[in-house]
Amino acid sequence: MSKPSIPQGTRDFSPAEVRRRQYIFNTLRTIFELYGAQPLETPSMENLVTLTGKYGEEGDRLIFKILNNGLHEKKDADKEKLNNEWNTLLSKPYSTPVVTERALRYDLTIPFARYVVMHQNDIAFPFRRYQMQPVWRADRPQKGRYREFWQCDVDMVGSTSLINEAELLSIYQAAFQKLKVPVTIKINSRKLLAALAELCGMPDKMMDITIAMDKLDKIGWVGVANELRERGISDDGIWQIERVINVKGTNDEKLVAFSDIMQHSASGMEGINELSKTLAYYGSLNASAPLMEAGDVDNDHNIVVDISLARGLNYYTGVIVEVVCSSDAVKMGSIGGGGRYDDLTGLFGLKGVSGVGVSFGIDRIYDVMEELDVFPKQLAEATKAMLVNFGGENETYALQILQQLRSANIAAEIYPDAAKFDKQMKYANRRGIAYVLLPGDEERQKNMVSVKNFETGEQKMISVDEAIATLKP
RNA sequence: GAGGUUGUAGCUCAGUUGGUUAGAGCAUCAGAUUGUGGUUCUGAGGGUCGCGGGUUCGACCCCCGUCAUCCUCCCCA
Repeated sequence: MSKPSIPQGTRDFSPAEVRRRQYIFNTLRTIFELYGAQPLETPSMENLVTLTGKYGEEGDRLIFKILNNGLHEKKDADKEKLNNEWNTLLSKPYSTPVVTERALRYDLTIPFARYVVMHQNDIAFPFRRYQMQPVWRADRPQKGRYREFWQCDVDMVGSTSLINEAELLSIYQAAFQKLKVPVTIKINSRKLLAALAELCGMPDKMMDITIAMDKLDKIGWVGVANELRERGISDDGIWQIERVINVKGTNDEKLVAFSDIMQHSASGMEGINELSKTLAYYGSLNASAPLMEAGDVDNDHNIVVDISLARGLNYYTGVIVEVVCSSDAVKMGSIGGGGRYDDLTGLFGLKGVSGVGVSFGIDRIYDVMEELDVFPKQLAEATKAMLVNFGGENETYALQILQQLRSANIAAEIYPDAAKFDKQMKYANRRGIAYVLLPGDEERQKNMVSVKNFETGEQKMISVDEAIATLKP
């Protein structure tokens, strides 16, 4: 007998976990719809050529490829080709259409871009869509990192207005307020990072600079400076970067200081303009205080301009954002992020469609909510009542009551076997069912039922109608 | 791609410098109790000690290999 197992980096979700995850999905869906976004779903697999080259060299290696079916019945020419390429296949992270032409979805953004290009004639632009589906990465799993995980994305394409950026910030605020997770939203612009590279006299080193700066939280300024040096940044450049990182104060004060430092950079001034406009739009959107419910998190002053924010993916061109949990009790990386990409659909031949989008890392949000203990308590068990099965005529009587309960919209079930009484009771207890109904000989003859409240232990014999009234939500 | 951790019952884990029949709790089943659960008590079933090789009179324990696992770095969500 081999022990059952599941593939590395995948998980089962128990009934209780699924309920909590669906609570997150439902909360996000409600907010997305409230902001006018439309649902979209794309296939689990894409053609491999759609995905390769879109996520950088590292990303390409992490794409889960699907072996072609029917290799044994290929034409002789293809078989010969495969034989010739065999050594290459064994020595490099490389594959050919003969071996694999499909791959599992790596994220939701590229499939969305593919969708927009394929359906450009059917879409009314500007187009806002949200998408909540699993994605797969052939990564080495570790804490908070899986090979199969879910993403929730909202994107708005076909408009360059910074209102879109402000709307997305607002969606983040609304979502995390509803989920009762305190967050800090970091905001930056790729244009400021480009300007910073210019300032160092090394415009082509922007990626190196941003990768190093992104680690500021983790390794501190000394670590970042070392990495910058290793990546070939001059001492003068490092000094310039330090000067910018050391700018403190409110968002407005930071932007004023940046415009002083970057006044000779067109890209820098553009970036500053983007950020200040986005923040102004956001301010107008949220001018009147949003409705707060008891226990909601006050995320009022939590949007922070942070020039060290980089974001890994290289397709971002404008404003970029990242969300981290601001509670000291929780150690977790980013739980969401996104930004503006000017030419995503250009990859598939459709030029001039600008987009901006954000993603919710729901697996991490789940872990954070678990740690903060902010899930609603009543998510535990849906079944409200269980009918004990006494067999024979009583079983028939029980089935009749069961139907009446369900017609009254009360989630109910019957123990399917006329098993020993204490076994049935133990089962109801383990399931956490609130009420147990006892339709036995006496009850049936009187056309009544005994209702036992499993929390208090209290029990009384009443009519079925009274029972329904008691149990009704 | 680099480094480390741990593999013993369905689950979580003990297991003496290497010693003869490998244990506990939980779970399951049965009974105390044929209409009363959550807290009791009694009993039962359940193990190729990850796999392969080596050292030894003797290996769950030591050595080598291998597979799996989790964690750290890289990168990311």
